[in-house]
Amino acid sequence: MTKEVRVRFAPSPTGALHIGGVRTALYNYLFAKKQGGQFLLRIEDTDQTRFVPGAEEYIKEALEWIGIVPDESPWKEGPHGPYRQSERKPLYMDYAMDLVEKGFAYYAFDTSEELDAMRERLTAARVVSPQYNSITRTQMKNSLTLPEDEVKERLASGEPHVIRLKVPRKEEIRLNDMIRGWVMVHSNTLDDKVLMKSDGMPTYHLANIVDDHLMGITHVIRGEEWLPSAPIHVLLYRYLGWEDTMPEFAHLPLLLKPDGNGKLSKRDADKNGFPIFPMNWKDPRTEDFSQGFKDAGYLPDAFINFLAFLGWNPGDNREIFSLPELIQAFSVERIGKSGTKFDINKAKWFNEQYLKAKSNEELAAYLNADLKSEGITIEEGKAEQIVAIMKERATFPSDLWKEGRFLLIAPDQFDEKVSSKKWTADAVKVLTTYKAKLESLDAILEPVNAKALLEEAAAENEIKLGKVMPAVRLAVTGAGAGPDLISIFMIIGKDELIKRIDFALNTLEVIES
RNA sequence: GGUCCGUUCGUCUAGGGGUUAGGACGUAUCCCUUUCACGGAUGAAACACGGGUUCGAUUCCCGUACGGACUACCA
Repeated sequence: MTKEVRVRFAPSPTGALHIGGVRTALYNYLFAKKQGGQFLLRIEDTDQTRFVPGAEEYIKEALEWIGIVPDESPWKEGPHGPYRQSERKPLYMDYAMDLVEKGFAYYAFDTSEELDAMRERLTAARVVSPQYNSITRTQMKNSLTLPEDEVKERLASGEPHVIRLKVPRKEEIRLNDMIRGWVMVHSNTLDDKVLMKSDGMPTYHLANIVDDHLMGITHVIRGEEWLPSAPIHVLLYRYLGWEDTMPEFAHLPLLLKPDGNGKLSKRDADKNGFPIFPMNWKDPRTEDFSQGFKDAGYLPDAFINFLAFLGWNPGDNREIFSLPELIQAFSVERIGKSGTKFDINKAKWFNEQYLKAKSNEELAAYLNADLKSEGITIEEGKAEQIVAIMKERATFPSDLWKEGRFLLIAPDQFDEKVSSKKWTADAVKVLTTYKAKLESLDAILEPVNAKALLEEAAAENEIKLGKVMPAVRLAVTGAGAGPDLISIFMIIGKDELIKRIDFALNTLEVIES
C-alpha cells in the first residue's frame, strides 16, 4: 500500500484567478479524488508588494463555484496549517540556516545596483547569460568571498542580505516528469537562486519545497512555466535531506492565445470578447473590470467540462462529463504535452449541451430571476412553457429572456426586411379572416383549433397558407424567424393573439404585389 | 542569445512501424421544420521539413525550421 495521495493548488493572491490557474486546480483536484487522496489549497503570499486585496476571497469563491472545495485550506485548517505562507514565515529561516550550515547556501549582501552592474558587465563582455552563479559569485559580496569576521559583522549590524542557494558548478540534474518523462539539466545553466529575501520572507523556491514537504505533498501538478526551475527544486530536496520523499512532478502544457501564438492573456480575452476569469473581477488598483465566465452565463458544469478537455481527453469519443465522471475518467497519462489554443466556441457548445440537458423547472428559475429584475410578473407555469420552446436556441440562460421577450411583450415594431416582402394583400386578407374567427371562437384556444382556424382562413380566401405564414409570424412576433408558431399562440393566448394581429393590421402598410 | 519543453484537419484531439489517419467544435451542402433553431446525413479539411533505421515510416532516431516557457530579492 502506497501512501495517500496529497496534492496542492498554490496560487498567489495577486489578482483574479486566471482560467489557466483554474485548470491547474481542476487537474490537481481530479487527480487527488481519482486516487482517493486529498486536495489542498495553499496561498503563496510571500511577495508582499504584489498582494491584492480581495484576491484570496476570489480564489476561494471561484473554486466553490466550480464545485471543487479543498480538503485543507486557510478556511478549513487541517493538521498541516497554517495554509497561508505569510503566516508560516517563522518556519522558513530554520531551513535556510540549515542549508547555510551544511554549505549548500550562503549569505549575499549585494545591492540591486550591484547586481545590475554585474549583469551589465557580463553583457558587455558578451557572456551569453549573465547570472549569479558558481563563477560570478566569486566576484560578489557574499559569505563565500568576504572574510568570516566581516560577514558576522554585517549580519550583526543588520545589514540587508539574502540567502542564496549554492548551485554546484558541474552536475547533471535529472527529474522524471509524469507528463514529459526524464528531463535533464546541467547545473552550470542554473543560477544561485535567492532563497530568503532581505525582508525575511522566503522566495517561492524555498517556501514551496518546505511547505510541500511539511504538508506531505506527494505530487506537484503545476504549469509548464515551472519546468525550468524544477531542477532547483530537486536540488533543494536533496540538500534538505528529503530526496527520498520528494513529490513526483507533472508540468502542464500552457493555455495559448486563440489566434497566433503566445500565452493566453487577459488582453486576448478582451480583444476577442470572451472571459478569462471564472467570475467578475474588478482590479482594485486600476479599477479595470472584467466579466467572468459565471457572469457571462456559463454553467459551472459546462465550464469545468470544457476546461478539463483543454489538454486532457479520456481516450474515447465521449465529451460530456460531470465532475464525478471526470474524476472517474481522469489520468495524468492522458494529459497532452503541447500547448492548447483557447477556443471559446467550444466553451459555448458545452454550455448549450448542459443548458439543454436541464429540466424546464430549473431553466424557469433563471427566466423568473430575469423577469423579476425587469419587474415583470407572469402566471404560474408560464415560465416553464416559455423555456420549453426557447431552450433549444439558447446558449446562455440569459438568452431565454433575451430571445423569448416577444412571448410576454407584444412587438411595437416589425422586422422591415420581412414586412417589405411578405406583408401582402393576401396576408392581410387571411389575417383579417383569422382574427374574426378567433373572436367568434367559444372554445378554449388549443393547438388543433388554432391550426384549423388558420387553415380555414386561408382556404376561404383561396390563398395558400404557406405563402402567408411569414406574415402571420411577423404580425404576432415582429420577427421573421423563431419557435413554432402554434406553440407561441398557446403561450400568448387568444386575447393577446387577437390584439397583436389587430395591431399589425393597423400598423403595417400593404406592399404592392 | 542561453537552457528547457513542444509540433496530427482552422481549433481541441485519437491513433501509432503496414489505417480509406478516427472523433468533436467550427464550416459547406442536404434532410427534418410552412420560418429559425435543435436534430439527422454527407462533404471539404491534418501527420512542419530533411536525413537516417527499416521490406515499409505519420509513428523510432538525429538534425533543421517554427512555436512556447524560463532566464528577478515575482510566483
